Amino acid sequence: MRLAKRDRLNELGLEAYPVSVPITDTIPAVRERFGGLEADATTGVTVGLAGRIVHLRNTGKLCFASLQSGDGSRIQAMVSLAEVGDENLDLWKELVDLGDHVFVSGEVISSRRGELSIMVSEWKMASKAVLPLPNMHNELNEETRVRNRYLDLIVREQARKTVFARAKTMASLRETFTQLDFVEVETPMLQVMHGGASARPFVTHSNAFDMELFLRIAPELYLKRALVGGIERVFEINRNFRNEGADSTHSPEFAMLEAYEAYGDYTSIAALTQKLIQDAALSVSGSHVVTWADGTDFDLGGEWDRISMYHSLSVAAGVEITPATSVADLQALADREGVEVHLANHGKLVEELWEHFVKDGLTRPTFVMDFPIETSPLVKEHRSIPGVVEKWDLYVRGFELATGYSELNDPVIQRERFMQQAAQGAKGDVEAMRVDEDFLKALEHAMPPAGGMGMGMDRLLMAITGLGIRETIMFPLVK
RNA sequence: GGGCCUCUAGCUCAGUUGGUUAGAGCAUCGGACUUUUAAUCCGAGGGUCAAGGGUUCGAUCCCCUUGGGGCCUACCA
Repeated sequence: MRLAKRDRLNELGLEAYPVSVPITDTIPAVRERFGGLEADATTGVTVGLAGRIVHLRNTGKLCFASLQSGDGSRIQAMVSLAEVGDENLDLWKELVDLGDHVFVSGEVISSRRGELSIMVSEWKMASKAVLPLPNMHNELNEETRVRNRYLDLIVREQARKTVFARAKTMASLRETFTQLDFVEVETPMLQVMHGGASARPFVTHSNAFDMELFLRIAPELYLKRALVGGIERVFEINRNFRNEGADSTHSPEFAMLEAYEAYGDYTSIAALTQKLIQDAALSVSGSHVVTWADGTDFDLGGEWDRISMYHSLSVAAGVEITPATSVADLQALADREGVEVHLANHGKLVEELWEHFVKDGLTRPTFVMDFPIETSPLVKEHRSIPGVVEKWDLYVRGFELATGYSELNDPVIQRERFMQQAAQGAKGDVEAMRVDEDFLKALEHAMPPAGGMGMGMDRLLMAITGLGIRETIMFPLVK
């Protein structure tokens, strides 16, 4: 029947979907300018505004409507018989529904109850909604929200805030990088060989080349090629794809930031990461203390803690664990704790045990330093501690937010590491890396020493907003 | 992948211990109302109770299969 109203508008020559309407102002601008108006005041100022109708109260000779603009701000329109006349008032009551975009022009006033309003002298349909708005007084359930995000955005303040927080975060990251002379690049998403992380890829097929292609799991190996080529401060913010499970902290496609700094190392890149995140927090909330959706304040400020993986594990487990601890001893401990490790080696056992004992306690931002060598095939060995690599993971809210390396640039060692990975792959590890000859060739041309880091953008938003990953992604994958 | 729960009107939800016309609020339609704020008042319409199959005199309700969703668990960021 709303379709009938669309037709009726067109019949009357009123246009249900005009190309444009003559707005002179925006709702937030008018609110800003006249926000302090006393009740029952007039201004003598005429404006033309458009917005979506989110409340409608049609009474006899004076009708009220709340118009909402894209930022969620609202203003009331009053359509009175005295101002618009019989015919126009009747058309308003006949043809305007909740959810429509309408244009109104008239004087800015405040109602007797003090509500900032437009006393309409002229109105026009801006765009007719033929489907009804959902109930504004109950939260949409999660499935409806995710499947119809546009409705969620109209109805729920937090959904809008999240979109804007994300945009501000992205802009802030780019600004910080620009200040520090980093260059943004875009590297391939469709790759002949996937690499740069341990994950199962999505596989696709090129008709033109009749070959298997992979959606990238990480941009790392291309950004390192850029380093070889002399792009010495380089970053990329783009999507990665991993063919793995989805839950509150994992999505099959997710936005990733990677940055590389020639002549830096994992310490300098940790400092950079802290600055990037703190600047983003400042941009979103005006302070290093952010407020999560549930109302808790979370402090991202100050110098973040740095703990050693082996030391923190030893303390929590109550036994000394070092890079020299045998697989048998680690396995015994894992068995005792009920920690199952698939295709166990020293590195995997240490990481799993660390997650079991330490991870959940890390709410405050914490750099976990110095990882076992087996699980980190792209990282340089520690300058002074044998059996360990110069890698940190940044934990916030109990999840891994970012990771940073002193990047491995010795092509001979890199080849050995790839060979070890290939051996793991042969044993059935579906996430093991492949030997990437083209990348090795680039390394043989000498990559400068560098620090590098990768950070999940969706997770950064989770840290800033306190939400789950499906809320930080506007349109997450749904079946 | 495994386990548990769930799917009822446009939206959010009740409900039916298996029984004939399945309810509420908001939304919709008709009527009244010139200061309303989830306006109010009077009246009305709206459902393949996720889909398919089974048990039964009778299924929205019980059982099975399939699909969607959620939570926990495993793997990964």
